[in-house]
Amino acid sequence: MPELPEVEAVRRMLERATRGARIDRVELRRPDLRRPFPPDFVTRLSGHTIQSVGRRGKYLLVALSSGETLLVHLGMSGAFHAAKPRAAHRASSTPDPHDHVVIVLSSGVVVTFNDPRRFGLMDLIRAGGQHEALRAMGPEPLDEAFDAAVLARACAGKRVALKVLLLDQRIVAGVGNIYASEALHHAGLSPRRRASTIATPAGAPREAALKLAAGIKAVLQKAVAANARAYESGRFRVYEREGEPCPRRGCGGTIRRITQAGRSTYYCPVCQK
DNA sequence: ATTGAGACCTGTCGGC
DNA sequence: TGCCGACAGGTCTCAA
Repeated sequence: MPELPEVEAVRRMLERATRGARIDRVELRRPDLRRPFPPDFVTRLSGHTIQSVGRRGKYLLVALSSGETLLVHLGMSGAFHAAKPRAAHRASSTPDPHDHVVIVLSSGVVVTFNDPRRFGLMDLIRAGGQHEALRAMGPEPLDEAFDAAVLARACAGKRVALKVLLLDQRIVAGVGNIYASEALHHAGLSPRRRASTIATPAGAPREAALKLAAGIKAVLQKAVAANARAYESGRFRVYEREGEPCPRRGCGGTIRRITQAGRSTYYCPVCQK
């Protein structure tokens, strides 16, 4: 469940399920995900209380009473489940081979991290420390600090296609393959257009930068408000809608799929310029 | 400095 | 039925 709205939905669920509880037991069922778990991972989690669950881009940040922070990335297929199992249920269910981490809390809640593809990541950040993965990360798209001026400055002089640019987490945090296509459709901008064309050479925003910043905010805001349920129900405007009519009123175009930087892009060639 | 291709890993789906 | 390739919401690294 990987883009900003999905990660935010996981954050809310985890915060509700775990906040204030102590970590009583941690079970690692394999030594690594995308990378090995850090040394003493289990020891550094055990016995500490979960104070809050935050998010930065697509990363979850679990603040512990020890002062350390558990950093989690869901990759492509990572998911958390939190439940208070009945003993009988626990004993009878066959273990899922992709349940890689099981955390038992003092409240009786059991948090399970499941990740078939293992592109996920878990690491620990020392008290007062900064994690390498977050160092160069761009602004949060839903913060006020992110606007057309910031976006235009980041685009000035860049020859990359807008769609590819939006996937760069240093430009803006949390946008992935689905919402990049959705935001560009909302903005009426072609995914193939060079990033530099939405800014003046000096880096000031042109009209297109205003539309794109607004498009990013609009599609993410809407998905966050819907608790990211769009993916299951396929309620996207262009994503995975190749061959269907463009949803823009009066457009009449047909959604196309192209490949950019090895990933699928969906757009309407008629209304996205 | 950018940009593209390939790698990482498993599951699913459509075509033959 | 099974086999095969294409594809999937994300990064990384390496080479041109």
